[in-house]
Amino acid sequence: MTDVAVVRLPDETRQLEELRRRGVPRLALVAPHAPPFTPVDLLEDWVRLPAAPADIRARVLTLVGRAVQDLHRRPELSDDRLLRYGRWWVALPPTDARLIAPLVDRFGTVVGRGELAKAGWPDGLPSRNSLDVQLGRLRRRLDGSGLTLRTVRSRGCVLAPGT
Amino acid sequence: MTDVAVVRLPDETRQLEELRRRGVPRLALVAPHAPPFTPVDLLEDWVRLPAAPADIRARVLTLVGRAVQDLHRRPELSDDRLLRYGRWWVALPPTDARLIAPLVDRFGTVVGRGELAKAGWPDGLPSRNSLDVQLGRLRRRLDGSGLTLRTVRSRGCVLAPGT
DNA sequence: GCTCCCGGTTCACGGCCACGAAACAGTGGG
DNA sequence: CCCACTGTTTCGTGGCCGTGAACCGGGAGC
Repeated sequence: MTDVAVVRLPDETRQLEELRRRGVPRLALVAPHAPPFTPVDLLEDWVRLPAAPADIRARVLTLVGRAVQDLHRRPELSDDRLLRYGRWWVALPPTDARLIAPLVDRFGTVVGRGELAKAGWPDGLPSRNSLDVQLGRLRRRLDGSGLTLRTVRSRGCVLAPGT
Repeated sequence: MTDVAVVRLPDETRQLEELRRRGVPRLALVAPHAPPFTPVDLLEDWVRLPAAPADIRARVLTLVGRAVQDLHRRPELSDDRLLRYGRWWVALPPTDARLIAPLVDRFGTVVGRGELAKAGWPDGLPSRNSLDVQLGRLRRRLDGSGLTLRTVRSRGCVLAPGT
């Protein structure tokens, strides 16, 4: 699991540098009279002491969120039809798995309906509407995953991060 | 120049939402007894009151830094009508996509109305004000993107960073 | 000053069509 | 048998786009 390091400044400046070097998400607790802090990257935040535990926790959670977002780079589909995205996963039925394969493959870009149909039903679409229906079901299976299946009208679909 | 909005919470929650919608960098000053805050994006930060002016200034500067980094991005339009700008994106309908192409192409400079009409409707404008109407719709689709479509009276339009 | 027009913006309406949801039936595997 | 999966139909909805009209600020001209 993702963890956030907490350091006290200016006492633990050396540790802070080490954490930066290793790319660990980190929160600096800055002493009352020390000068304000300037984060060097997005995995770094700070808070002025004294601070309420709840405030510190909130900032830690924000950093965790950013770090997790980083981890959530691309979904992947294993050959046993498990779709994983970060810590989330589902087992997909055969059709959905075939259907989503090209979308995972070209994550973030548009895949045409024709190609989707070809992928989902290698030997011909059973009916005019079945692609839409199946896409709807797939969409529902992605609920809560952090992935969205969006349609680009008259072009196709995009699988992208977002709710 | 880039500016950071400062709002007080929980009093100015409505203003905060407006700023979020417009993609303006914003710092929330959270009242002593209010619950901790959770930023929704990277152009948002917060600080617990009471806070030293120097601390507030430091956070504002951090936000300015992030916003400025954002400024030298360029939007790009893929041939499947996905318009991307940083990590933001939309799927544009056909007319809007044709219309915005020259604007993306000459990002930050004026494109004449004639040329826009030509781009959007290769075989003749359908009606007197359809260009304006379509520009209006396009403008709305860019809401929250960090891009603005500005008109330069009697000259044309500019697509530029900003709200 | 006043008016009028020009360039631009916004609204509401309606037609078209792509897409989406619900509901139901058939099928096959555990 | 039961349940998940899939095919099929029907119907609704919402996006896209053209159109007309109202509106609005700023000049140009009187």
